Formats: sequence, C-alpha cells, structure tokens
Amino acid sequence: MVPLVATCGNRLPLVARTAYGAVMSTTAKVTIRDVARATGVAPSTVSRALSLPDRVNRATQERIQQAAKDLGYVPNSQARALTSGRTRAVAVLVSDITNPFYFDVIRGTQHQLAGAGWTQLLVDTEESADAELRALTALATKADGAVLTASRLSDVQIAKIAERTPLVVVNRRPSGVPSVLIDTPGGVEQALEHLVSLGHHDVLYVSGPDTSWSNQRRWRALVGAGRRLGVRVARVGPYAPFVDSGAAAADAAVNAGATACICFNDLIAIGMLTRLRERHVRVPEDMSIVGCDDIFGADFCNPPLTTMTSPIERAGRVAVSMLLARLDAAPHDGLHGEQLRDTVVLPTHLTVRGSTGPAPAVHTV
Amino acid sequence: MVPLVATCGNRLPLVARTAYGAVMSTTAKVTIRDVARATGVAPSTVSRALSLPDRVNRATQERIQQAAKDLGYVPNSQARALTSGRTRAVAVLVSDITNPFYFDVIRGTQHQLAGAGWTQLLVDTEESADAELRALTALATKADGAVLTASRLSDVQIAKIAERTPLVVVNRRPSGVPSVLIDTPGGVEQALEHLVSLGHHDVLYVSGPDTSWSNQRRWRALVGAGRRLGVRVARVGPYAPFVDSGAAAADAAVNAGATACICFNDLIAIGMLTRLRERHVRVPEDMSIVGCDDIFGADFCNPPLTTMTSPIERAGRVAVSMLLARLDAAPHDGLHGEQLRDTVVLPTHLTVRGSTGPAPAVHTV
DNA sequence: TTGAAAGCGCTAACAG
DNA sequence: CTGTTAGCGCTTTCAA
Repeated sequence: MVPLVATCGNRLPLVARTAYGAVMSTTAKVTIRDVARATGVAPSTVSRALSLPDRVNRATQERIQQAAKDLGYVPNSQARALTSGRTRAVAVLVSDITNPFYFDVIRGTQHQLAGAGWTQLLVDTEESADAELRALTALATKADGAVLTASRLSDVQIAKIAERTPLVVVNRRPSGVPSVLIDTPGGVEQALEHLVSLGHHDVLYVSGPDTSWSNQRRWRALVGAGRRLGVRVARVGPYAPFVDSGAAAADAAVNAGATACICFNDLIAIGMLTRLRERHVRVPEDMSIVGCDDIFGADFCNPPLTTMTSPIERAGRVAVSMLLARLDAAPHDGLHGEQLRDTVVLPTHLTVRGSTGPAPAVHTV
Repeated sequence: MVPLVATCGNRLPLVARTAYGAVMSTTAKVTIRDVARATGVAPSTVSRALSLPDRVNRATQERIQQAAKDLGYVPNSQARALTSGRTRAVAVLVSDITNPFYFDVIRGTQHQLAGAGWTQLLVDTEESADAELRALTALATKADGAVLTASRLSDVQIAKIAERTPLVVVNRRPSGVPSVLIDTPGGVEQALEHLVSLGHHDVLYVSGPDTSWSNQRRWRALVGAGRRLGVRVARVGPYAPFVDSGAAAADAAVNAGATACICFNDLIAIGMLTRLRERHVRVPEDMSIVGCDDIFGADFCNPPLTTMTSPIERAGRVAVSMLLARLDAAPHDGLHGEQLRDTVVLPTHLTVRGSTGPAPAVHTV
C-alpha cells in the first residue's frame, strides 16, 4: 500500500515507516520465500515475477509484486550474484582520487551506472600498477566489469585481462579492448594555432609523467602540428601531474626563455601560474600558458586559464554505457566482434581565457 | 610459489600469469573445494584455515594457504557474505560528487577502508532525501554499514535507521548515532576575530542551504561571536553551495553595503570573488571575503581566499574507523553503550590569505 | 583438530 | 505458466 519510497519529498516520515523496515535490516529480513508464502506460489515464481516479469501470468505477477512491496522485500544482491554470476556492479579504477580530473569522470560513471540501477565500486590505485592488479583480482567476484580510467598497466597486460574480464579503458588503446579516447591531440593542435595567431613562434611543452599514455600522445601531436605550422617546439619535464609540480615547471620554462607553454594538464598549468607570479613573470604579457582538461578551478585561477576543454564527464558516461552494452549482450549473444572492440573518440575544444596573449616583442630562445 | 601479486613493480608480466587467472576470471574459477582436493582435506577445513587460522593445526594451515596461493584462489565475497551476513563493504553517501569538499572526504574514507581491506561503495544522493533513503535500502545487503557525509534526512529518521544499520554521520548530530563533527563554528569565531582585528564592525553572513545543518550551526556561532565581540552581523541567502551561486550572493552583499562577508563555503566565496571583479568591487580593499573548508582552489583563486581550513580528509578517515570499530565489535560484544555513541570533534583553523584586508575608511551599512 | 552436513537467498534447468 | 529440484561458494553447527 504505502510505497517503499515516496516521490513526495515532504512526507517522508509517513513513508519511512515502510522503508525503515527494509533498510539494511539485520532483523526480520524478508526473503523470497516469505513473499511466496504470502502469495501462495512457489519461491521460483516469485523470483521470476521479480526478475523476468514477462515469463509470469500478468495477474499473479502483479499480486506478487504488490506483496513484495507490502512486506518490504529487498532482493539480496549477494545471493543473486551467487547464482546468476552477475553482480550488477562495476568497478571504476582511478589513479588518484585527489585529481579533479577524475571527479568529473567519476561523476559521469556514477550517473550512468545509477541510471541503469547498477552499483559503482570506486577504487583508487594510487598510481600503482601493483595496486591496480591487486584491485582487479579482489574485485573478481564483486563486479561484473571494470572501467580503467588511468591504467598504469601495459597494453599487453590490459589486453590479457580483458580476455576474461569485461573492460573499458579511458585514454588508452590496447588492441581489442573497447576504449574511450579524449581527443586532446586535436586540442593541442588548436592550442598551437591559437598561439601562432598571437604571434608565437616558439612553444614549450611542459611534460607530464612518462608513464602517461596521454602525455606521449600530446607531445607527438604537438611535434606534428609544430612542423605543419612552422613553429619550433621543445619540451621540459617530466613533471608529476600535481599543482605543486608547477613551481619547478615554471622555473624550467623561465630558464628556457619560453614565451608560450602548453602544459600536460591544468594542474601543472595552475601551479605554474602561481610560481610565475611569485617571480614577477607576467602572464600573459611575458609568458602565455595553456592547460589541458578544463578542470574545476581553471576558470577562476589567476589569470583564468586558456585550456583544452575535455568532455570528461561524458567520457565516464560513455565508458560505462559501452561496458553495460557489452555486459548485457554477453549472456545472450548478438554483438560479439564488431561492437565489442570499438573506440569512441570524444572531441576537445580550446577555451581561451586570460592566460594567453600576444608574443612579447623581444624574447630569447 | 609465485606470489599472487608481486611487490616488485617491474616484473609484472611474470607475476601476472598467476594473477590473471584469478582476475575476474569467468572461466576456471578456483573454489575452496579445489584447494581442499589439492590438500587432501575437507572444504570446511580450508574455510577455517583461511578465515580462522587459529582454529586449525599450524602445519595443515600453512599447507592450505600455500595451496590456495598456488592455485590462485580468490575468495568469493558474495558467497562469503551470504553465509556470514557480512560484506566487508561500507557505503559512503555524499550529496554531490561534484563538490570538491567531498573529494577529500572520499579520499579519507577510501584510504581508511582500503587499509583495512574493505570495499567502498560510493553513492551520490544528489541532494535528495529520497535518493538517500532509496540507496540505504538498496544497499541493505551490499554493505555492512554506511557513512552519511551530508544527510538530507531528519535527525529522527537517521536515528531510526541507525537502530538497525551501523551508521556514522559527518557534520550532523542525531542522538545516539556516532558522529564526526568539524568544528567550523570555532572557525567562524576565529574568522570574526580576524575581521575585527582588521577594523571591521559589520559582517555579513552569506548563507548556504537552509537544509544544511552546518549552515545553521555556523550562523548561530557567528551571532554568538558577534555579540561577544560587539560586531553587528546580518545574513543574506540562502544560496545553493555552488560557485555559480556566488554571483547572486555578491550582488546581494554589494547591495547590502557589506564590507566583510563570511560565506557558508568556499564554493560560494569563490563565485563571489569572480562576480565582484566583474563589478569592479575590489577585494579586499572594498570588501573582505572569508570562505569555509579550504577546498581545492581556495589557494589559487584571485585573490587567494582567507578561509577556515577543515581537516576534511581526516573527517572521512575518522568516520570510517569509528564505523569499523563498531562493526568489528558487533559480532562479539564488548563496547555497546559508551564507545558506540561517541562524537569526535575535529578542529578547524583560519588560514589568512589575500581576500581579507582592513575595513574601508568609509562605508555604508 | 577435522569432517560431514545443512543451509544462506536466490536462480535456473527441467518437468508438469 | 508454474512448481520441483539442484545447486552457486562459502560458513557453521555438530559430531567424531
């Protein structure tokens, strides 16, 4: 009678009475048998009525669902997983929960998962391939699949794991594994064009970690674009992808006589901004800075950061939907070759803010 | 022989052979029976050797563990949960994954949980009491307990749920429920003293959501401190805790002729900074701004924000350790009255940065 | 100290 | 369309 959870936000107390009974209740857990007894059918019929409503007589189906509701029945996901082998949970591995970049990814995965009624297991691998492997192992029975947002494993390792575990990777491209790519190389090119249009002829790439696939990709894109546009490009680094690394990066950039930098990510770029101010190097008058990702903070730092805006949240969503499609397809058959090893590339665009400006009239390189 | 996961980071491929077999392996899953067969003992003995090593002969215990390792046995947490009723997972509910404040909380809970070998289920309730209730219900069998970091439920509701579900709340104080409080009221007082020392006599509180317990607490603290210090305090709001709300808040503050504001949180404060610049209101010359929490970004916005630094991550860690203590204690007995309803208050301190300065010589209030 | 047996709550054949 | 029968992998009495 009373819905398990009301949609009316105000009268919660009323509703709650029913809901409470079911909330992680240790006592008085209602099982499928109780519902069966109350309805006068077999437990298996209840199971069916709840999981595969089509395979049950319309009338009894409704009777059962009603009874389940009234009794405050909550399916036991453990038991369900044990028999079906499916947990309806997916693991999302990030390399550093602290990095704002992942906030958006996580938000995306969370949304998509929640929308589908799935659970998200969030794991912070803390930049360690080891921890990543360990997590993947422990997660074996806990999740039906995983999204690797910043794997520190080799392509071969990933591909190997993917053979037995539904996987989707973000910003990696191991063969045969579905992946979501954010087109930052395209963004790098736009960034360079932007700098060229401001009169820059020399650009410094502030490199991220060597272990980062994206970093290599961005650098390569920059080299290519530089050749095409007749711009000299150089690099400094590697720097760890933290705000704190920005100080060293800034010093290196100043030392190199750079007048324009494209950074591996916003974190480093923002760190540079701070350090440059300390050193009285004006941005953008003396040096232009371009970041990457457009994370939280890129728009209110000082000066606001010109950066490549990535559809990060969408990347998370797409990754999950690819995974779910695969997971849903597995039990039956259908799409096995084509759809499973697809790659989605999400576009990036340059957002110009205050940190880039005309090249200084005089500069040393 | 070969460890399941090596501690040496480089030779992963070698090790991986063993690990892979276990990684979410659909095929060839090694069960307790396989280990039993390999060791020539009964499954129940294997179970014991792995879960309650003390209750087994030392020699066989080691033999079993070795065999388990060699075979790449990974316990099935579902099955384990089904029989034992314990999942070794805890749910962490946040009201908005997007809010940097929670990043730190999540990091704290994650660390603490991972350290204890537990799994974290992250749930975004999206500011909805409904979703919160629903999540708590669905999580029933998935988690052994939950941390509510920003509950939108009433104290009574929370207390009721806590009767049947191990709960720890952050920044709330329902009676009988263990809670972790961040002493922002103390911070508010420090902030006010700071402003007074700069010559301010009138301070405006920029209010957060009415539904926020912390918000009321801060306002009350400010009123008290204002009385004590002879400062007039007023309030505007409520404003949603987003950067975007800052614009309206800034306009209201300007309209009120304020020269010093203490904001519900850094998000709003940062938003105000941006808007004030647009309106050519100088910070801190024309108006001082104080935030709360010291989130990511508070140190590099423009100007850097004077704010109350909260040990957010620690709050997450403490919450989890309180929950785990309770969870571990439950099966036995021991601490039932005292320790279970304790409250931990974490101190806050004021971090002065560029957004606060002397009161303008002339001002209208 | 160990083994045998009985389920945890549910799903999945297989009959009917 | 529905009931019966087996378990999923593990823990947990209860004997031995």
